[in-house]
Amino acid sequence: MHSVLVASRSAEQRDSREPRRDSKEPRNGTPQLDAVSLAIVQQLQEDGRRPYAAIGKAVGLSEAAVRQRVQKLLDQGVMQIVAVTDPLTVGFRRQAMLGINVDGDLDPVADALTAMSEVEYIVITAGSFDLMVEIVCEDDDHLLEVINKRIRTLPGVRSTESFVYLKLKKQTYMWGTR
Amino acid sequence: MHSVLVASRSAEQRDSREPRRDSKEPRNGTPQLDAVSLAIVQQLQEDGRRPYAAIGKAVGLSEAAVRQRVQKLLDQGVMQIVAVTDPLTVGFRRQAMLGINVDGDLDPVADALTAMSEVEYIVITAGSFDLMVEIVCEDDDHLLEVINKRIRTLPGVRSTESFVYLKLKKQTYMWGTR
DNA sequence: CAGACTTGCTGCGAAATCCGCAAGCTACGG
DNA sequence: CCGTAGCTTGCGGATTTCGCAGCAAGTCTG
Repeated sequence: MHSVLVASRSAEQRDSREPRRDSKEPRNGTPQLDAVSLAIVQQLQEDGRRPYAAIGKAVGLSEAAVRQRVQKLLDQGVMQIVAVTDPLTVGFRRQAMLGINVDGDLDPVADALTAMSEVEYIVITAGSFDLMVEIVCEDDDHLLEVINKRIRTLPGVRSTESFVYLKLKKQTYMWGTR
Repeated sequence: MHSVLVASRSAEQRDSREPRRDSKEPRNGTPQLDAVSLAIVQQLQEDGRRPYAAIGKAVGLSEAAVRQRVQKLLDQGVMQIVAVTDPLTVGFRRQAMLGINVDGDLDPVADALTAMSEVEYIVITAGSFDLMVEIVCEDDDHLLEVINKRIRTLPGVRSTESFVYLKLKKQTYMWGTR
């Protein structure tokens, strides 16, 4: 196993040299992940508290190197290590998905939504909605206020459609492991 | 400080005694969280790797007590501590939200979806969709196969509508902290 | 109402982990 | 040929994790 890891490591190292500025940076600010960082993320998707030494053993890197990489991934905002829950089980709360249609540029609307603490999730989509956003609220009044008073009044918002959550059936972050 | 903690502890202890079997268990299997566990979750929403001692200081509990609580929350499935990313930045991948309408009982369909590794998120909603599911795929072919061959052919699925992700604009887990 | 049981917390060592740092190596680019 | 970037190894010291014993309070039971 070790020889395999060493062999692959040298290959990965070439990759990990990392497109500093030129080649295939996908025009976002987001640098492509090499295979090793990907493996690290996968480890942490299984257990966000896994010790660096264990991760290092799994991906073929030293403890210190893993530590550096994890820190960089965190700093770059590529990943975050957090506790996730089902808000509905945690308390008296209302949660909903909102489909939004916008006139003109999406960004101002998206930025305004980003600033709202009740909005946990914003994605720009191709489909019959321009934006889909997930909202977490204290109760019905709060939800109504956010949707009706704060979102539907944003300049550029043409229409919205609400999907109130009844029950969360699945929630994973395991795209890496399959 | 210590006296304050002791005082608050006794109060919390009353709460934390916990509806063992009788009162207001909300008919799910999910026990209500007391204020202390809630505070612990909030700490871990800010940083999933925060040490138990630091959390204990913040919520007024000993390190060992925090450890036990966290372990229980994990075991009960109330929360998970994981790395989360934007799959789209991580590589050549396609991601989509799917609105689904179902004939009859939702559960069989939801269970079948749960078994699919490409499905990361399933929620039952009140609205013009019965189910909303989030899908993470390798590429367009993979996405098409999952939607067209695996989901739309499920017995009970009447119709689906797809929202392919173009860009993730926000993703947080901070409902606790505001 | 005493006794057995359970639950949750504390305190405490021992083991493991984290963290910063230094020195050396290699690949790469200017 | 030098500078940079990233990795490794190695190292202590500070911190954290972990398991366990003990204890207080509440519950159950006869």
